Amino acid sequence: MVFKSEKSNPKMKSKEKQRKGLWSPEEDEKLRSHVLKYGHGCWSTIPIQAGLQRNGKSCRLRWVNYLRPGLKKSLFTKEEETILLSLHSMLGNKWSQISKFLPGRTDNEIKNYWHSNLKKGVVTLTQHETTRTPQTPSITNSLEALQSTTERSASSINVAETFNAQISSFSPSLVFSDWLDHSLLMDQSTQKSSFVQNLVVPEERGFIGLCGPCYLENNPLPDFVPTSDFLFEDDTSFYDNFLIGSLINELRPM
DNA sequence: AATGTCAACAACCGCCTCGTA
DNA sequence: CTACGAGGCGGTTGTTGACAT
Repeated sequence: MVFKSEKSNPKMKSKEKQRKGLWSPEEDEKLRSHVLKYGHGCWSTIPIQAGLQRNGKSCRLRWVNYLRPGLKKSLFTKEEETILLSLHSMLGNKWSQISKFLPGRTDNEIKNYWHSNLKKGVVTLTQHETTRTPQTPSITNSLEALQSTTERSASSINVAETFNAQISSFSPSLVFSDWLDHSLLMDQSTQKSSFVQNLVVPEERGFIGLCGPCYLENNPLPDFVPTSDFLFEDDTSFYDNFLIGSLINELRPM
């Protein structure tokens, strides 16, 4: 199989064996089994080790957007659409950041969905605002706690207020990770990360959490996809901390 | 049945950031 | 400080399939 771009791109001369275009099932299987078995320490070496005639970037993209465990293959739900609209109004085209709020969705998928559906204005925020529900106490408490106990910049607080206003339009329990019961959380008391298993939050309690997918190397529990977005670190984004705070407050024993 | 059009989505490209030597 | 490579991100293009004519 020879792709058009392989002929026209002079840069490809030195890498004539590299394939482009759609991935075959065989290639998918090679990449999947290799990454699941050995992880992906260095993407540039993956194609060599896995016996693929692709470049590292292509492998990474294929894994992240298609092969990675935990990805949703279903259509976007109304709730996801609402979240996407709200976040896009705040963050703009920051697809990777938006994807963190939509577990199982990739930035590429979100970007495509935006361009093919929402950009047309079929659904607008205004429409959704008519269905706003009262803000959940947990979210309010989390935000207040966060604001009072941390030294946030003024701009961050403003962003928080905006986000707080926007998030009140969400229905309860709409952002819930499929794999939350196996999520990697940072223990606030010890400041050490630990796997939290078997956490079950009844849907009727309703909360908004964050669980962006992140495949960890040396995963101690290989049958699920943990997340690194719960880490409380200085460089963690405000949104992360805000939502993590909400999440952990909800998960604390009553 | 053949062809054209369009939407959805997969994948590529170029640029940027960050870590490292 | 600089150069370089790897990874990540967002914009864009290419491919495919469904539907209309």
